[in-house]
Amino acid sequence: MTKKEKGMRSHCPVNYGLEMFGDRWALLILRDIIFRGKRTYGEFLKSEEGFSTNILASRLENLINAGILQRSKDKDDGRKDIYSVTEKGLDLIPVIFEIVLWSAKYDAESQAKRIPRLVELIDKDNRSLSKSVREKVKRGEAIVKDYLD
Amino acid sequence: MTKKEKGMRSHCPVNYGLEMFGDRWALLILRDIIFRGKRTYGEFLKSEEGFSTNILASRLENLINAGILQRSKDKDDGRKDIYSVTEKGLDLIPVIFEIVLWSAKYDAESQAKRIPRLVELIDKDNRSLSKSVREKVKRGEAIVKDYLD
DNA sequence: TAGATTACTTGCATATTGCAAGTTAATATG
DNA sequence: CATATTAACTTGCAATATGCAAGTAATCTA
Repeated sequence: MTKKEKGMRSHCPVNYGLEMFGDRWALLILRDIIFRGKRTYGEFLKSEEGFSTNILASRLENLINAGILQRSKDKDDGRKDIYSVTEKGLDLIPVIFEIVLWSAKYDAESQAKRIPRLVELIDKDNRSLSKSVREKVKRGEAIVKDYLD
Repeated sequence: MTKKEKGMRSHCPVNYGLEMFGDRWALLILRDIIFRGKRTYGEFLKSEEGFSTNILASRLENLINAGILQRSKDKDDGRKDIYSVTEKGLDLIPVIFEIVLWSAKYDAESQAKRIPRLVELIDKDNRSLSKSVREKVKRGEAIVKDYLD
């Protein structure tokens, strides 16, 4: 039984999600990987929201313990670790997309305005878009750049 | 400019969502209203995850400031306040449903197992289900009971 | 082999959380 | 009408989490 499971408040499905990624940082790491193709600690650190080094380290650990991320060594540079998304993590793409859609609707200054075609596709068919995005992420491709107008 | 907007880390749509409801409590309040038809402070307090009174009060305030909930007086009992979901809050139903779907898949002990028909409907067509659930929530109906087998 | 670079860890001040108890206003009871 | 309950908080305080700056170990680079 993992640390998370021991402290689980309930097995309500909403709560389970909150226990796994319900904080102000975890989904930003997934965003960085999925939308922007980032894969190393140093790349995450550069995110505009400004991770503290200790917070980033703890969140990476949490996500690995949750089975959402996995860590491996960079073959070409032994100093680097590569973080990638597991199948369980890839299944969060539809969740993230729904959040994007909601924010695009309600944040007047949303950066989502830079990717109107992507927002439109999410709105039309989140599931099938998620499926194709999943394959791109598996290949290590960033997806935002494909939709910048 | 609200407190939240002043402290906004970025206008990335993923981040905007996290700023609004990215903690371990906010979505539980929405769950209580949407799935269980709760509407008062005292009802939220009884949730199995165990809100502290101060945390519940602060989260209700945050959600009102975020435009997701609204507060009104109970006509029949002047001691009670009624919390209800705004249109902006109702638009979070698809987000919550995707979380439910993900948790149903990965939490072996998920309570989602008690509502397999609902999970199936989310999987088939989140959007159209969300639309009909939205109307039920507006009428103050709880939805979980409809799907308990 | 001296200097970067990467991925952390550590220390410490501040902020947030969680638990218990107290407060205020409205309603129910005798 | 006086008293007890109830509802929705607020307050105090200890414990935990966060944020910033600095430090460290392993690996590359010149």
